[in-house]
Amino acid sequence: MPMVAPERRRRVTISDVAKHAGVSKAAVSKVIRNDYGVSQAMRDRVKRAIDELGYRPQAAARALRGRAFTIGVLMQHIGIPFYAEIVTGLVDELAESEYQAIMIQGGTRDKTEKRAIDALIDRQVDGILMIAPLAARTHLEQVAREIPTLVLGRHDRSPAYDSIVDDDRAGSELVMEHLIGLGHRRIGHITFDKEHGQAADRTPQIRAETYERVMREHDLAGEIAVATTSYTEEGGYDGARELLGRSPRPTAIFAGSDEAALGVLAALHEAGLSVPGDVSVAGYDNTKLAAHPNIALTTVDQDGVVMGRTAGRLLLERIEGRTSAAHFSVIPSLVVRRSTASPRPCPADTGTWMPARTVRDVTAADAARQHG
Amino acid sequence: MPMVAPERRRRVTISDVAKHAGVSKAAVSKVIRNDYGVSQAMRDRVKRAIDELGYRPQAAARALRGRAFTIGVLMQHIGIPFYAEIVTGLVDELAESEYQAIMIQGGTRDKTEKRAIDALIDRQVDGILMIAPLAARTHLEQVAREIPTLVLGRHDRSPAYDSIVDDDRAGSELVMEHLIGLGHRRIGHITFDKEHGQAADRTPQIRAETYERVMREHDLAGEIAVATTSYTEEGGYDGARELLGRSPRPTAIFAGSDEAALGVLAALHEAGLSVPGDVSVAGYDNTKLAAHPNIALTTVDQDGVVMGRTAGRLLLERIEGRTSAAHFSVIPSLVVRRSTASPRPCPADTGTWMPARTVRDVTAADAARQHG
DNA sequence: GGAAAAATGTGTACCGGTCTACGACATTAC
DNA sequence: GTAATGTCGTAGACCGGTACACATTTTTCC
Repeated sequence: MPMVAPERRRRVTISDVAKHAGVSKAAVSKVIRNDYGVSQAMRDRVKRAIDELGYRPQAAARALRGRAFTIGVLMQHIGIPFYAEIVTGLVDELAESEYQAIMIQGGTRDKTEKRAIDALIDRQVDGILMIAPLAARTHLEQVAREIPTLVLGRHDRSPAYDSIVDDDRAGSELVMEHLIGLGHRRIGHITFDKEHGQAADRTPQIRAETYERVMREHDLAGEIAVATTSYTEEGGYDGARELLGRSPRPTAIFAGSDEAALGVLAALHEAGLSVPGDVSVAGYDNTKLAAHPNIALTTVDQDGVVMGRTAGRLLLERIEGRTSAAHFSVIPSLVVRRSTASPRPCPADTGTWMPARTVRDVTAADAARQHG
Repeated sequence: MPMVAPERRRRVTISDVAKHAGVSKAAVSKVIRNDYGVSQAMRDRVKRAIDELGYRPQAAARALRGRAFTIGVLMQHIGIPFYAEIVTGLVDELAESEYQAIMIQGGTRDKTEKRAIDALIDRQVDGILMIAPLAARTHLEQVAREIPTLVLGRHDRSPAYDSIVDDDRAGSELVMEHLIGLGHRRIGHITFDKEHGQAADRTPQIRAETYERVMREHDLAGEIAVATTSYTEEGGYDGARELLGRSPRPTAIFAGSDEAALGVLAALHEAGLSVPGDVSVAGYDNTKLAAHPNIALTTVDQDGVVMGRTAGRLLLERIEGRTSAAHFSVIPSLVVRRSTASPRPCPADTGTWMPARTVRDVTAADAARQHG
C-alpha cells in the first residue's frame, strides 16, 4: 500500500491563465502559438498573466493534439564522443526554436534498438535523428513513414528519409595519400564486417575499398594487407597483431576508426615498437582522445557539430512539411599529428635502439631543440 | 505554405483494439495495466487483439492522466564516459520495467540547465535523475516537490530528494595513502573553486580537504601544495605548470579528476619530464582514457554502473510512493597503473637523460626484460 | 451610407488514454 | 428465499492542450 505522497502543488494550466487574464482558453492558446487573430492588447494581457503565474504549456497535452516540440535522438550509447559533438550541433540549432532534443540509448542489439525507437514514437516526438542505427533499411523506411526521420552515418540513402553522411571515400583518400606521400609502401588496414560488429552500413567497406583502390593506383597491389576484425579497441589490437605477424611487417597502419587505432597503439606498445618510428598509425573520426598529446593520432575529422546543426535544420524543415528527401555528404579533413611520419630507412639507423618508446617519440626537430 | 505531407498511416489506438476485440475501451485499458476485474477469457481476447493490430499505448496520452513511464536523466553533456556508465546501469535496471530513460543535455550554464529541467517537467516524466547538476539546492528541492528526484554526485543532501554520492573522502585517502606508501613526500594537488568551474557542490573541497588532512597526519604539512584551477584538461595543465614552478618540485601530483590529470600529463610531457620517473600522477574517476596503455593512469574508480542501477531502483521506489529520503554513499576503489611509482632518489641516477619521454617510460623491470 | 471584407474573440469537439461509478450477474450467507 | 458479497464489464468524465466553426465588431471600399 503506497504511502501518501507529500502534497504536490498542482500545475498551472491554460485554464488558470485564461481565468486570471479574464479571457478564453482559446485566446491564450492563440497567443502561445502566435496564431492569427489576436489583438496587441490581448497579447499583452495574456503574456502578463502567463508571466505572473509562471505558466508553461505541458508537452504531453500538446503532443496529443499535434506537436510535442521534441526531437528524439537515437544512439547506441551516449558515451561516444563523436555522438556528443553531433548532439552539440543539434542542440545549438534547436536552441532558437521551441524544440527540445532528447536522447535515447538503443544499445548494440537489434531488439534493444527497436524498443528505443518505439519508445520515441510512443512519446510522439516530432522528428527522429538516428545516429548510425542498426536496423534494416526497410525498418527505417517504415519509421520514416510515421515520423520525419534523418539517418546520420549510413550510406544507404532512401527517398523516405533524409540522410547525412561523411564522405568516407574522400576521407580515406586523404589518409592514404598522406601515408604514401610520406613514403610508406607497406600499409596495412583494419576493417570489420557484420560478423564482428554492428554495422548495417557500408562505411567500413567504403573505407576498405578506398584503401585498396588507392594502393592499386600507386602500384602497391602487392602490398595490400587487410585485417578484418572490428572497429573497437579490441578489434584494433587483434588486427594489429595480425598485421604485425606478417614479414616484412607494415610500416604504417590505417585503422578504420580511432577506436581501432587506439587498439593498434596498445598492440604496438606491447610489442615494443615505437610510433611513428617503427610504425605510423592513422585513424578515422578525430575523437577527443586522438588529440591528447600522449596519443597524438593522425586521423580524419568529420565535423560532428556541423553535421548536428545540419541535421537539426533538415528535421525542422521536414516537420514544416518538406516531402522531398535531402541527402548531405560532408567532406572530412585530415588532421596530421605525431603518429605518422616517414618510414625510417632501416631500423638500425637511429642509433641505440630504445625499447618501448611510444607515440610521443621525438621527431628530429624536437630532439635538436631539446638538446641544443 | 507547407506542402501536404505524404499519407501518414493513422496509429492504432485503444479504441481500435476495443472494437476489434468487441469489448469496451475500459476493458482494454484494464488489461494493459493489469488492473483488477478482468476474467482470463477477456484477458486472452484483448491480448490477441493487441497482438493482431500491433497496438502500443501512446505515452503522451497516458502522461496526461497519470504516468508517462519515462525517467528523465539530466547531464551537462552526453560525451562524458562516467555518465555513460551511470546511464548503462540505469537502463539496465529499467529494462525489466515498463519505464524508459531519456537523456537531456543541461549544458554548463545555469540558464540552459534550467531550460532542460523544465523540458523534462513539461514532458511529465515520472522521475528525474540529475547527474551533478549546477542548480542551487533550493531549486533542486523545488523540482523535487513536483517530481521524484534523485541527485547523483552532490554532497549537499536534502530530505526533499534522494541522493547518491561517491565517498570522496575515502577515495582521496586511497590515493594519498598509496602515494605516501610509495615514499612520496612532496605531493601536489589540483583542485578548483566555483570561480573556475561549474560545481555547486563540495566534491572538490572534500578531495582537497582530505588531501591536506592526510598530508598533515603524516607530518607533511610543510609540503602541502595546492593549485586551484579547474577539473578540466586545461585546468590540469595550468595547475601542473604552477606546481612544477615550485622548487623543489613535487614528486607526485594528485589531480582532483582524471580530466585534470590528462592536462597534468600533457604539461609534464611538454616540460620533458617523465611519468612516473620524474613525477607520479594520480587522477580520480577512472575514465576510459585512464585505462589506455598510453595513459595508464592511477586513479579512483567509482562504480558508475552500480550507481546507475541504484538510482533506477530508488527512483522507482519513489514513484511507487516512498516519501522518506534515501542517501547512498558508494565506496570507491583504487586502480593502480603505471603513472605512479616510488620517487627516484636522484634525477641523475638514471643515466643519460632522455628528453620528452612520456607516461610510458619504462620501469626498471621493463627495461631489464627488454634489454636482457 | 451600406455592403463586403477583415479582424478579433469564444465555444466546444477532440486527441488517446485512465479511472471512478455503476449495472448485471453469479456466488455465498443466513 | 432473500440479502449480502464478490466478480466482471461498460459508460463516460477527465487530463490540458489545439483548432475549427462561428458570432461580433471594426475597417475598407464604392
